[in-house]
Amino acid sequence: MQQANLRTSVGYKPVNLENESVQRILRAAMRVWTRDGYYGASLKDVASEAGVAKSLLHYHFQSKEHLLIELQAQWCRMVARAVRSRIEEGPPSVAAALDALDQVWNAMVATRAQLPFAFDLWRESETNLAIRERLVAFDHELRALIADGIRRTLGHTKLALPVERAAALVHTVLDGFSLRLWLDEDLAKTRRIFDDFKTLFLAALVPSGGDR
Amino acid sequence: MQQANLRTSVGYKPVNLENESVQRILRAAMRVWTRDGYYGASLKDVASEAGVAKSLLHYHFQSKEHLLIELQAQWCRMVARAVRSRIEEGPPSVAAALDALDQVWNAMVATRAQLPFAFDLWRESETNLAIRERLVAFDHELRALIADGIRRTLGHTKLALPVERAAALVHTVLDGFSLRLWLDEDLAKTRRIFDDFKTLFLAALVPSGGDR
DNA sequence: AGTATTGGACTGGCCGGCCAGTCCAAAGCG
DNA sequence: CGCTTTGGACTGGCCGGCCAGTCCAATACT
Repeated sequence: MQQANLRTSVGYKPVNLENESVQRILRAAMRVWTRDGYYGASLKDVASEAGVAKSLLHYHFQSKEHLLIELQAQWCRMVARAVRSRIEEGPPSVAAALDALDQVWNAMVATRAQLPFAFDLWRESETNLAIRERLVAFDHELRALIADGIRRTLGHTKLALPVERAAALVHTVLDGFSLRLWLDEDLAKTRRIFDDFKTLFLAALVPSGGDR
Repeated sequence: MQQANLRTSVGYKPVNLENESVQRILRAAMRVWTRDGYYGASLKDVASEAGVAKSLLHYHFQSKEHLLIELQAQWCRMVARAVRSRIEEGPPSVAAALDALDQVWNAMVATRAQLPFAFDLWRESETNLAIRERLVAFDHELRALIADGIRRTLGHTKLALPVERAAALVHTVLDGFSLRLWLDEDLAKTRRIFDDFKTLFLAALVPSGGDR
């Protein structure tokens, strides 16, 4: 599986990620921008949330945009780690696939509060090449993770679709659920739809019914 | 099928939608905000795109927010009309369902350029109650449209899922494809995933294979 | 030891610029 | 005449960015 390039500030003045203030600023920015959006919250808001002078932001980060880029790198790492850790090893089976999907669901629910931030990120990526490239790489990494999960749990059986195409479909569907997790306040209802998806999808993908 | 309340400016000073300048302003706002986002584009930008004095915006619309609300109403009407017109009558069958899905796909592709605007709208709805209510109503209308399409094309057969739950699932998956239509530049690739979805979904939903 | 120097971390305050919104006088126009 | 439109001046406020300067611990020098 490829490891996407999520390195930090390549070509820019480095940011000292060990510095405690830097971490506080990053955490504060995540909170504030998650709540009010990248455009809706000013650097002043971020600074006061971090309990720090606004000037310090510019001391550590070249600009608001660079702060966003650093934060994006950290966010991608976190989400990728969360998803990866949920795709566990185990005896391949349809049950394992169901379980893996549930785990990914849990990861999505756990990070659902940050979804608005993710969408701002994609929005920004339309005009910001640095953001764009990283997000595309991250997207590929996620898809590879999904393909990996399918291969591990169902790779031994005959599937109605090649693994890559199945992964692409799952990826797209998961995007849809991300959206609904953001838009709908009723988590239980969305969860029920997700269960329907699991059932229908696996029934269609593994025609034989697997090795149950 | 319920008709969502998409009336305009309830409780506010009315906006003369017949006025030609108003329409030009609305169209310009759609173009500009689609391109640069609601926050990224100023009223000055909208005015110059419309070839109109900035004061005229304030003459016809109370504020930037009210312009957004009017635009949202128009956008919801348009999308709903586009989708509704694609769910055609005809002899119910699996083939008809496939065709209806294709039609919805076409509507989504046709309006894909406006998806960023739609996301800004949802983003704004987090803090703007007027926007929020209309979007929720619109969401319900869309889901009802989907349920209607399923009922019309497949209602006569035994389905693996109740119509409402199937509609909810389709709705969610379509959201996912909307996202991918926005994020991916490669339309053909996304289209292939959509075809896979159609096949797998209908195979699982209509176990008997329908009345083919 | 005592002093000088360095350099990173941090701050408060300021600036130019943009923006939404207001107001108005004047002009077009049916 | 009333409705529409223009263009410009103006305001109050916020924002990103910049800068001069403080603090302090570590280091170097005598």
